[in-house]
Amino acid sequence: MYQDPAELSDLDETEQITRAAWHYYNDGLTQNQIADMLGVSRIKVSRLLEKGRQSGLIELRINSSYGGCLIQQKELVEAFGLVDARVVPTAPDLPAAPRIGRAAASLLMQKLDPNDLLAIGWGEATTTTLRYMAPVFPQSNISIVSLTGGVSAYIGTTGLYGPQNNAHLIPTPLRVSSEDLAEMLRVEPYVRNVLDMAATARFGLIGVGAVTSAATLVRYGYCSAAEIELFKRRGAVGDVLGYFYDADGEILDLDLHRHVVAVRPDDLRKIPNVAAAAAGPHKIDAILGMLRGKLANILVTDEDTATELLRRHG
Amino acid sequence: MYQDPAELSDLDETEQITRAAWHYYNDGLTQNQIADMLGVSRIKVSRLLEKGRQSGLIELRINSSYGGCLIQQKELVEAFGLVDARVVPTAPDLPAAPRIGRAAASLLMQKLDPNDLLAIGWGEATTTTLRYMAPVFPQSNISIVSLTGGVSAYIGTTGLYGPQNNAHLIPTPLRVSSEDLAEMLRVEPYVRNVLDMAATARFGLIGVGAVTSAATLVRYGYCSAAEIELFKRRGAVGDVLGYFYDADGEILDLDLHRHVVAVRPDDLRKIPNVAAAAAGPHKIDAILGMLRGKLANILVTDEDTATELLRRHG
DNA sequence: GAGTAGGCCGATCATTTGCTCTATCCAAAT
DNA sequence: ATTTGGATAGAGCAAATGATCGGCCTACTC
Repeated sequence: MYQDPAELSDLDETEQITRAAWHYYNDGLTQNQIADMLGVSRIKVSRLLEKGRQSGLIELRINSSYGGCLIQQKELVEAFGLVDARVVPTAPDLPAAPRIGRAAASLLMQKLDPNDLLAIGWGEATTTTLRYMAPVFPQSNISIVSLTGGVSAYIGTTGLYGPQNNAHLIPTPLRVSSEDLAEMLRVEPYVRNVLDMAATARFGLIGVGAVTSAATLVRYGYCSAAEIELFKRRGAVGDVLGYFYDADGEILDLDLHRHVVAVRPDDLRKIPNVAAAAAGPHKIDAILGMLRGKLANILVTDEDTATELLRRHG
Repeated sequence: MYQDPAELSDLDETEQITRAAWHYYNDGLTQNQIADMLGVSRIKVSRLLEKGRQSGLIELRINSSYGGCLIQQKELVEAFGLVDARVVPTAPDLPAAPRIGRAAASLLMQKLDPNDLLAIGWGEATTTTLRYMAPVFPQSNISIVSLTGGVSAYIGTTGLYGPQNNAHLIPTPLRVSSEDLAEMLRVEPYVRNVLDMAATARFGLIGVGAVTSAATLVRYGYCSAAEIELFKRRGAVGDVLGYFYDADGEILDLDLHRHVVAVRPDDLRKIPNVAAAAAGPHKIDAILGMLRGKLANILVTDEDTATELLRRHG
């Protein structure tokens, strides 16, 4: 039985959220009843639950075939020789990134063991995935390591602060102005070290970029719209970690690639489980190329995208 | 050959539940919006969600340390040399069995791999655990095997029907009237076969019986209240699979044990992961003895019980 | 030391949700 | 063909929930 309610309200917030979530979702109690048990106001319970859902502490898991009920998952695995796949139902009016981010987070949390190392790349879906996973890292002692430079900029916003989470980031921009500088940075001991570490991770998480002037790469100022146009003419259909490839997944020979500080595609392929999170009609070509180039072997996407991928491939 | 319509509509419903659950819990849509998307009535969505939660298809997982936030889990693991532990918050007015059943189901679903074999014992908590896991079995192709006779009687009520779920049950009562008959049954090829299979499972799930005249063993008519009284005088504090043990976990030398058709304690200990689900003040002694006798190495219990176990042990 | 910004808390109220009761439909037995 | 039982869907309603707002406290700034 619960002791003095006052004492309980002093407890860690995570603890409170956990208790509230248990009583709410597993016991089916009302927020009022929980409020009484925990010695807080009803509205507080409502907010605790909201926070738990937002932060990813409370996760919904669907226990059906392969963990999501859509047949397409199996089809994707078979068609592209993947290790696993997740397909979320399409909801036309909702932004795709947070939705597949959640699915990717769920998949990774299921697969990662304590003390594992997770290598992360670039992109919106990657960022949201990390946000949902953030509360789990410190507790299961999972470390993350970046696959590219330029990650530090946005990682701060995801709730992964400082070294207590064992985050090893490459402390360079994603792209630098000269080939020489890029090479100097790559052989700089600390950078070298992180790059090597990334290549030895057991799990990776990457986004897939489309070749559009609206791409995240452009929005963040790493590429100009003119360059994108040029790459497109050279046959580029998408990029992974800043490396552009054609429809067959062959990495193009671009100047840009010599200016990038990131794990090379060949090393990325050495990571045994690489999950790519991407969805949307404008990414179809990019995803197809990525899959053909075997840059990832786990795909997290949405229903419409999966349908289209299978149609094009078949 | 044509499809089984029941199976088809089942799949259909699973799909609907999955979609509804995604939109509801992950996308934060209202039931009305989901109803419009799926083309069903709002109330139908409400019922789909309810069904999903009830059946265990929708699981709310709490992602904090070890999957439940209580420090006691770690303390239990350390104090008793366990592999893992789950502690659920106590709710004085709610029956304990379904609550720890849910937690045990969550734990097992996390640990079991596809094609695994799960050996199950006796008891209320075991039953509810199985009910929550039922929808997962066919899809991840997990087989179950019983550790004792007398299981068939109640297994039918949990939704695990027939052989399509790879359920291998010992087709005998738990207890028979003579030593000879018990021995004959044990060496009967099919029974022998199931007993051997159970002993080779990678995971086990058992309940822990208290030595009370209100015990499940008595309620189901396997023991008389008088026998219980006798066992108690002989030093019994609890039972596992129908075998009674004393406070140190030593199996007693009772006539009853020679009349029981069940995997023997020594073989139970050979299963690398045995989860025991039990809670309540009247079970403290039984659980303590069970832990000391190393009959299980994973414990699922509630907060009050954990506190008391640690206090008594420390 | 005063001001101010920001976050936390609680009250009110519209919305959402699920419970209950009734009507309907399908299926099986006669 | 009819009846009957059980399951399923829908309407109305009470309860539960969460969004919005104003107040309070804290902490930081000047």
